[in-house]
Amino acid sequence: MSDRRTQILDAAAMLIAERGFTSTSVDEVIKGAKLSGKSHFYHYFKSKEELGYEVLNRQFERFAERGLAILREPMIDPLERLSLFIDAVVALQAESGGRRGSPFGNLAAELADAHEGFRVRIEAVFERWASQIRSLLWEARPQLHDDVDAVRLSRFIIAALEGAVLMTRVKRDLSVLEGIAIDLKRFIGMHVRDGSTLPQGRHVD
Amino acid sequence: MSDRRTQILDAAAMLIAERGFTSTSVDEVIKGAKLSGKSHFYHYFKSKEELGYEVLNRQFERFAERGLAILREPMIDPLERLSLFIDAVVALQAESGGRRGSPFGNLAAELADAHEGFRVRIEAVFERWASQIRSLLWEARPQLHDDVDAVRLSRFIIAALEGAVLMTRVKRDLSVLEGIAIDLKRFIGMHVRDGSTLPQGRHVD
DNA sequence: TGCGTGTTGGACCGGGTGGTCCTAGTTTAG
DNA sequence: CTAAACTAGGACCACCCGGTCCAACACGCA
Repeated sequence: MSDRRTQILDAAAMLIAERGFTSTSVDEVIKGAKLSGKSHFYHYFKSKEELGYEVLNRQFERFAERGLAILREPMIDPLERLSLFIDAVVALQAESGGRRGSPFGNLAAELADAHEGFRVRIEAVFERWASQIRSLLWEARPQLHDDVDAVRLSRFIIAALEGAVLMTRVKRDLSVLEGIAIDLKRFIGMHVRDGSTLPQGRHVD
Repeated sequence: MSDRRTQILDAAAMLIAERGFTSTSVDEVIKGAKLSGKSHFYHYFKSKEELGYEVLNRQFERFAERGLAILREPMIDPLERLSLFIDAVVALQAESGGRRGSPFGNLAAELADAHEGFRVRIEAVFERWASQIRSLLWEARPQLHDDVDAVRLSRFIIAALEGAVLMTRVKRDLSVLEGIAIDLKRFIGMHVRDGSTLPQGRHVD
C-alpha cells in the first residue's frame, strides 16, 4: 500500500479517535495528512465513508498485533494468556492516560444506530475478538468447570472491558480500569477448577 | 415547567438517542416538536448546548424513576434489589429491542473527549449511580464477605452493564445483555457469605 | 388599557459540509 | 518515449449548520 494512503489513514485514525467520525471533516484529515487539497484526497479514497471503513480495518489490525497475538501465543498457559490480554488492554489505555477509549466502542456508540455499514463492521470486529477468546477457553477446558459457557463468558469479558474503558474515559481516571481488570480476573478465576492454579497475577485488595 | 418545553425536550431526547448529539440538528428538533420555527425554539433554549444539558438531566431523572428507585426500595433485601435493578436494565433495553442503548453511555462515548461540559455532567450521572449502589452494598454488608470493596464492585457493575448494553446494540441481539446479566449476578453472588442466601433469581445455564 | 409571554413565519448570516471539476506539472514504470 | 499514476492548487456546487433579527398577532393578567 502506498505511503500517502497510510499517511492519510493514520491522520484520520487520530482525528476520529479524538472527535468521532461525523465530527471529523475531510478538510481536517487533509490538513492532518498534509495533502495539497481535496482532489489529492479523493485520488485515494472515493468517499469519507470508505475512508472510515479502512480506518476501522486498520485499527483492528493494529489492535490484533498487540491484543490478539497475546491470546494466540502458543507457549503460554491459556488462562495466563487471558490475564496478559487484560493487562495489555490496561496498558494500551495507559498510553493515552485513559483518555482515548476503544476505537471500536467509540464508533459503535456513535454509529451503531445511524449507519448500518459501520454497525456490521464493528460487529465483525467484536466477533473476531470473541471467537479468539472462545477458542482460548476451549483450549483451557481441562482447567475449567464443566459447565462453563464459553460464548457467554467471552461476551462478558469483552463487555466488561469495553464498559471499563468507557467509564475510565468519562472519569479520566485510569484506576477505574485497573480495578475492573482485577475484578474481571477474579471472575474468570471463578470458573477455574479447584485443583488448578489461578493465573490472575497478584491480587491486591 | 411549560408544556412546550417538555415537548421539545422529549423530541430532542428521542433524536439524540437515535443519532447522537452532534448529528441531531436544531431544525430536526423543531420539526420533531412541531414548532413553528427557530425563533420559537430559541424562545425556550438559549443554545443547542443548553438543550443537550437539559435533555441529559431529564434522561437521568427518568432513569432514576425506574432504576434508582429500585435500588432504594426499603422493604426488599438489598442484594435482591440489586438483582432487580439488573433485571430492570434488561427490561428497559428490551423495550427498544436492544437498539437504543444507554443515553449516558452513548453521549459519553460521543462527547467525553470533545466536550468537557458534557463529560463532567455524565461523570456526575455515573457517580450518582455508583454511590447508590455503594450505599446498597453497605446496607448488605452483613451478608457480604469482609473484604468486599464497595467502590470497586459498584464500578464493575456499572461498567459491565454499560458494556453489555453497547454490545447488545452492536449485535442487535438482546440475549447478549441477558447473558451478561446472568454472569454479573453470579459475580455479585461471589461476594456473598456462604451462609447467606444468593438472591440471583432463577439461574438457567 | 397596556404589558409580558407565547406563537407564527420568514429572511438572513457567516461558516462549514462532502464532493466535483479542471488545469497543469512531476514522477515512475513498461 | 509514452502512458499512467501522483502531486498541486483552486474554483465551485448545493446544502446544512447554529444562531439572529424582525414584524405581527394572540392571549391572559393587572
